[in-house]
Amino acid sequence: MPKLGMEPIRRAALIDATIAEIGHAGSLDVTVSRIAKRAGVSSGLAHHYFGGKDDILLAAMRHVLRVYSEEVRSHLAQATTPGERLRAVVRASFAPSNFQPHTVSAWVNFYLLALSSDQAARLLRVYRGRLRSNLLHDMRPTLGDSAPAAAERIAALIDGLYLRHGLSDAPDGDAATALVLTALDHELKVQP
Amino acid sequence: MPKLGMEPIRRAALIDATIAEIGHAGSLDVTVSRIAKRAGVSSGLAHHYFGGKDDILLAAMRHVLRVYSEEVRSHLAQATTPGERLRAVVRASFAPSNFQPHTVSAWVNFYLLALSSDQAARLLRVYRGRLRSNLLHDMRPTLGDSAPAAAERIAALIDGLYLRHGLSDAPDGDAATALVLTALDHELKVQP
Amino acid sequence: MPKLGMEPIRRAALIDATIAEIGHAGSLDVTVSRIAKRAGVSSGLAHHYFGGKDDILLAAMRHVLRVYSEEVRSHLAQATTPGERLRAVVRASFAPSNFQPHTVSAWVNFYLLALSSDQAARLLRVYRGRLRSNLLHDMRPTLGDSAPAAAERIAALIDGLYLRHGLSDAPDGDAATALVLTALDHELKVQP
Amino acid sequence: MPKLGMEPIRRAALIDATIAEIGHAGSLDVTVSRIAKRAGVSSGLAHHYFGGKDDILLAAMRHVLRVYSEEVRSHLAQATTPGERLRAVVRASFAPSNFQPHTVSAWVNFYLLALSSDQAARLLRVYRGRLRSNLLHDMRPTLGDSAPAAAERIAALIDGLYLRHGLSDAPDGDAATALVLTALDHELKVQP
DNA sequence: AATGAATGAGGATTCATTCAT
DNA sequence: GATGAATGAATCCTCATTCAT
Repeated sequence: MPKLGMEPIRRAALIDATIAEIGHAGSLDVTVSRIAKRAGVSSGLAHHYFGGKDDILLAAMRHVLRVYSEEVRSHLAQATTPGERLRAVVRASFAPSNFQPHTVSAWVNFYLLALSSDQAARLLRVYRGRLRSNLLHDMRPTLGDSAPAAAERIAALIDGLYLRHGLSDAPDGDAATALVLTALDHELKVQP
Repeated sequence: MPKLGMEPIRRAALIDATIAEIGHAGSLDVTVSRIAKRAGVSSGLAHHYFGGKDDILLAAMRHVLRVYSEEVRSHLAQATTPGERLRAVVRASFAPSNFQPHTVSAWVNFYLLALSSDQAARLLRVYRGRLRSNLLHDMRPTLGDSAPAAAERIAALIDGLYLRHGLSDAPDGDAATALVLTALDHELKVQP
Repeated sequence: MPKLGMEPIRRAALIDATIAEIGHAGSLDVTVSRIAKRAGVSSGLAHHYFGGKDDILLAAMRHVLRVYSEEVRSHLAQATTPGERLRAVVRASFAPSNFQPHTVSAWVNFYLLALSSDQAARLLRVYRGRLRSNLLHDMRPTLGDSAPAAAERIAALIDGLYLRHGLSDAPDGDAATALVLTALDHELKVQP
Repeated sequence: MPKLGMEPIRRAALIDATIAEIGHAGSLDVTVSRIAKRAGVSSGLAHHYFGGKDDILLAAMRHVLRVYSEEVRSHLAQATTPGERLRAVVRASFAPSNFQPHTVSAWVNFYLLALSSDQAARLLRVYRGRLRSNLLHDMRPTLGDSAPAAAERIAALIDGLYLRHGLSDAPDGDAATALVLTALDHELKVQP
């Protein structure tokens, strides 16, 4: 029973299903059929809307990135000083909307996907660029030339915590946040 | 051209080929045939020696872990003070034997494999436990109760750098080492 | 050329093809591809509808059994006295619908399959139980306590004739029927 | 450690192992490797002695037939009258040496093999011919022209009991013998 | 819009067979 | 005589993708 205006609903359902399936499988070895079934549609429809499996995956990656960006933006909106802004970025990174097992699993898998997919690599570069520029922008005033290295450390620490904590059964966003905030303190206090 | 005592040679060749293929593909979507071909044998032989694809993958993971362990051990052998030991562990982590694109790619893929394979999860746990205990052992004297969190940060930073730098075309082990050593300084100097 | 409601048609075609292939090969060493090709579909479709080779085989066995059962039922419908009923069961066993080379070959192969497949064993048990109870029910009035042994003999004779005559190029159902009817006479006349 | 005069020992061991494996698997889907392993030799040796898998199978079939023949011969040696001879043949058919689960399973499988192997068909024909002529020879004096049909019935009954009883976990040769002897009585008493 | 039918390529795995030693 | 190394063909099965309806 085809209906009008179903497209955005179907796309969203399929993207959610994709992330859920990846989270469930722990890998990108996910079949279009399973994704479609979880979304409550036929596999044919998934192709109809997205074109192919790769496009579904990319769309899901884009979605994860968008949610993350929005989280960062909304956190940043309430920050005023550089220090607050930095902490906002960190907190956003481990906010519940991102730091759920399924999402993290999908996210890490997309990280790897970037090794074999140009489009995924491009998306990943955008994420990295944004995180880096966010950190850098607010570290430069305090740290000057040592800001890039410090930003790199914080960024890597965040990614590392995704890898280490995000993949566990019950990731603790607050604990992860605390770890990074402490590292941030170190970076900002211990100036060269 | 059957010869005697080929088993260890074949196994080593197949494991190397596995890592190379994973590195090349950037994922675990690697066929046994390709691995075998790269190792210069038939796919049947790969099964003969390992039993199945999963076993090949696990054997490769075990190999990566073993190489890493040996690198750490050999670095630790030349260290005396706790600080030297900590730096040794860090340096070992980014030593050329581990920090090659292929190896890092394989390593990160194994990290993910642990999400869907119990055996891989077990191996990963061993790695994590060892790294953690190495760091902890030499941080405790200086940091006391805040050692665990500090160790966690350093470990996550290392993993994050694997993810961020190791997957690039030409990973720079020295740069990564420098980043962690600085973080280590922060941790050790800025005591609570 | 996808159409709707093809499932029952495909299933039937695949089951027929399975029996024909088994008959042709004389063994269960039949590939799914050949079955599918004979049925005019791809091998993928065979899996799609049945799940796997074993399921195809079992479905074919079930089909053979069902055809047999229906033959017996339709023969029994026209019988009134115990003697007529017994003869009806015998005649049904060698009716053309069952006693065709392909079918008999498949049947005997299924007999053996029961040695290695629990599900096949279960199906076989049903067949045996039914044949036995049919014979027993109509022998008991005449033979009393010696009915079970007599029924066993008739049942074994039927199976033996399947083995001996059914596997020949041109099985003669009438001859086989005559042999069993004579044995039946012996059983019923020569009472203890 | 090659030794001299091992051939007959190896051949016998391999044939025994073949029958055991077929009995165990319940089908001819038995690998040469398993047969060889059970016989305590390498798979290469099995080929060396027999040429190929088919030859191993046929050798095993021949062996089963030979054992059966010898059993019949030895039973016949002690019989004098036609009736005794007939009973001797029946008893031989269910003697422990033939009527063991493994052997019966192999035997029935060989029966089927005859459908796809000319050589197996030839061997089977020999068995049938011998059984038939044994029965016929001693029935003709009593039954005259109806001897062939009677012999056919007894032979089919024997085969049917192989199929029905021989494949069960604990075949009861005595029970099977009793069933056939009773049928034999019927045949001989109830003359036309 | 949506489905289910259908395909076919690709991959893991098994195994008979061969051969150097 | 005997082994184990090695191959490659064969087979089951999965799955992305296409298409008529």
